[in-house]
Amino acid sequence: MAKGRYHHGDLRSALLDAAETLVRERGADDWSLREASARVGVSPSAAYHHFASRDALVRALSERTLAWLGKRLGQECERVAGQADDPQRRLIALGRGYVTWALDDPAMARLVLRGGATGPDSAISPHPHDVLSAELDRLAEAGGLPAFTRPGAEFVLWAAIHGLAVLLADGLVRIDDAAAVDAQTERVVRAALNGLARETSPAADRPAARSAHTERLARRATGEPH
Amino acid sequence: MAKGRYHHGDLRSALLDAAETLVRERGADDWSLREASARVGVSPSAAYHHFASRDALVRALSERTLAWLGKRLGQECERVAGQADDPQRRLIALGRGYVTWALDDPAMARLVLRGGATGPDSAISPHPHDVLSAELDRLAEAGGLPAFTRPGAEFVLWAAIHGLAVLLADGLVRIDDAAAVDAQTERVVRAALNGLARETSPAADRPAARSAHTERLARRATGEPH
DNA sequence: TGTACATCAGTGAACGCGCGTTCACTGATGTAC
DNA sequence: TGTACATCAGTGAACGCGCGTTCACTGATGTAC
Repeated sequence: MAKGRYHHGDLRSALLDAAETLVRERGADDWSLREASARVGVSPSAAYHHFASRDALVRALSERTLAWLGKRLGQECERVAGQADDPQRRLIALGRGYVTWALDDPAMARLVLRGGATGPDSAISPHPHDVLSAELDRLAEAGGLPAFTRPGAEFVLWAAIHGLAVLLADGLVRIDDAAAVDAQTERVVRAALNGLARETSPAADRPAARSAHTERLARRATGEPH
Repeated sequence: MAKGRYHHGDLRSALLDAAETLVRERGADDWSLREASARVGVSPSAAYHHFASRDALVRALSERTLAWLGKRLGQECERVAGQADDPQRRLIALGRGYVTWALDDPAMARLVLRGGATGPDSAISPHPHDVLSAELDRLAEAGGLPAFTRPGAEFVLWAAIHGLAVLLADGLVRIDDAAAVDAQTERVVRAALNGLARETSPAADRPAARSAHTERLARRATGEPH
């Protein structure tokens, strides 16, 4: 791993790192594959041994980040598992993880949450959407949510959390200190969960909404192309 | 207003229209000022008599669209005003207007909702955020929301609606038919409102969140610069 | 242990491209008298 | 009503730029014998 060698060692990761830094410095789109290569100290064409196109590099970065986020959200839930007399606590922690990430790393959040950046065969694991669904299952099993309200509930909660996250990341809403962000997140999550718990009839026989990630998994399972 | 004349008549609007079409055809960012000029049948430099830069054109388009959306949301609320035995109906209509717009015109929604695209002295009227706030005021006055939960409630509801809208516009969530979109929107709005109505203590003495639009108005009122 | 050789992961020059913006200009418009 | 002239809103050529991607190449690595 000495310097100045002809072969880099792990150029793929290095390019992803450089791209990530550029996204933070200049925004989700305002950088080039050439710049990322230059940062790593490599010619632009070298990148093409690792990524088919600039777009593929962006997609790979997006997938890496989504997987990282999924892992972190799971950890945030676990961290509050001890003092969890309140069954909603884990989901509040999840929401907090999502929102604070978007606020701390807004350019990357824009890149990732804008969507469409993940390929059909991406294996993001654990996917944030799955982590959220699992937590809602847990809440429902613990009796914190009527069973008939469970189907599709993840889209209600996801919308609320995602909305707050992107409103903050995009600067449409500003909240000054971190404590107030946490308070606002908790308010949003609690309102969504309590609102769901108050529902009087099932939304529909079949859930009508599907996440792009779930669809990909389903397609892979049935062996469908594309 | 004959064709072939040297002076265009309303080049400014024509450029905004062309840009809007390009956004729809090719995505929020994948078009140039030169293309918009060419569509209108005018040289690229002509645009600079109406916009200081490409960025200014984007900003103007964004502002025009936000004002249009604000107006439409207000109309949607009025449309259901007659049959409004349920005081939440107006806000459900508002949410439906927001979400269906984002789904029907996703590229424009991405351009506009991404934020940062409105200048400091923009006069967007009526601003969607103001329409939402007014509707919540109305609901609170009608007793549909405990008074102490009203401060900051717009950010809870906005997060939920905005979240669903951008999840759909960005393709992170898919819902096939329009009726299911409406049902999902209604579920999200009801959950948020019922969750808010169930709150037991005020969130804080002072609202911690502020929208960028509200901040601009406040700055203008106090005569602060920038 | 040494050599031949396939494979891998780089180089560097070149491609064609369209972009945003500036500049000196000119044709059209409208107002003052 | 006619003319002079300032202003407005266009033209078209040119600027410098950096981009994504391709291509023929070569240096380094590792495996087989």
